[in-house]
Amino acid sequence: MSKKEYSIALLFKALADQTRLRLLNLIGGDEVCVCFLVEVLKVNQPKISRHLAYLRRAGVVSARREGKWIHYRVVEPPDPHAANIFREVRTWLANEPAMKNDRARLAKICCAPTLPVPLQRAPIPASLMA
Amino acid sequence: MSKKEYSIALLFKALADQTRLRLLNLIGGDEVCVCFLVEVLKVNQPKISRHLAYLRRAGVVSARREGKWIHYRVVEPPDPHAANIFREVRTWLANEPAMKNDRARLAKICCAPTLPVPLQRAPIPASLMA
DNA sequence: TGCTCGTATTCGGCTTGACGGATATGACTT
DNA sequence: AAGTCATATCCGTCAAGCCGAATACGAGCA
Repeated sequence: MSKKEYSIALLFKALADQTRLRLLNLIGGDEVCVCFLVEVLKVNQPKISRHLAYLRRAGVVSARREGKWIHYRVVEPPDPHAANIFREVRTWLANEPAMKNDRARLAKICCAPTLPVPLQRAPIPASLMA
Repeated sequence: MSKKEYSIALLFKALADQTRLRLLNLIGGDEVCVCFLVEVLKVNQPKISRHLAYLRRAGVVSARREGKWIHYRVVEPPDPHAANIFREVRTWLANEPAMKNDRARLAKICCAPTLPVPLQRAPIPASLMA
């Protein structure tokens, strides 16, 4: 009934939102707990969760539960062309000043001597465990 | 008033539609008259025109008037990362069977001994002028 | 069992986008 | 000047997307 849509267009729909790009940039090559994403982006939690769900449905992130916390990581698309594009997008993001700033804030929050109150017992992303 | 949006997201919005991807694929490295796009994609003319306008506003195509006809061509984004992504998208499209089929239909229509009635005096894309 | 905490989903409103059909524009023709 | 042709834009409608607020879920803890 419904017209089949190219997977190409589906990928780009997933990438066509500022918040989702920020999330992909923050997660990066690591596995990051939702609570940090909420804290760093300073937007309300349902919004983060909805965009993560969108990315999940598009197949570009996956989630892993660990107790009460849920960790997300980026999944490279299986199609080689999609993977190329995806990598290029991520290096683009890596060089954007606003995105660098987001990552710096994540590092700062995780490595601070005292975590913000809501994150007191949250699991730190592996790559930031200096 | 409105929040500034990343140019990255804007590019992806332009690419996040099946009809627009088909148009980019058909135009390719050439300069193609709107009338052929309408004929090949077999969708009504206002729809084509609307999507071309969308692509124009996103800065990924440009238009040139020649008498009654208007020719479109693809414009590479100035940002190097955007340009890389854009090229990768186009080679991806170039390999998709459905997209190959579209291009084959364009070639067939242009090179046929007698053009379809609505295209009797239309200007053939340069690269197909065998 | 009930409570709390982290996360996901639902709800209702608003905005954007895609569509077909009708109409406008602008250039050539007669 | 009137007509025609190629293309663009407008109109009303409908679906999809984003949002904040409220609520549901699910795991650990009292």
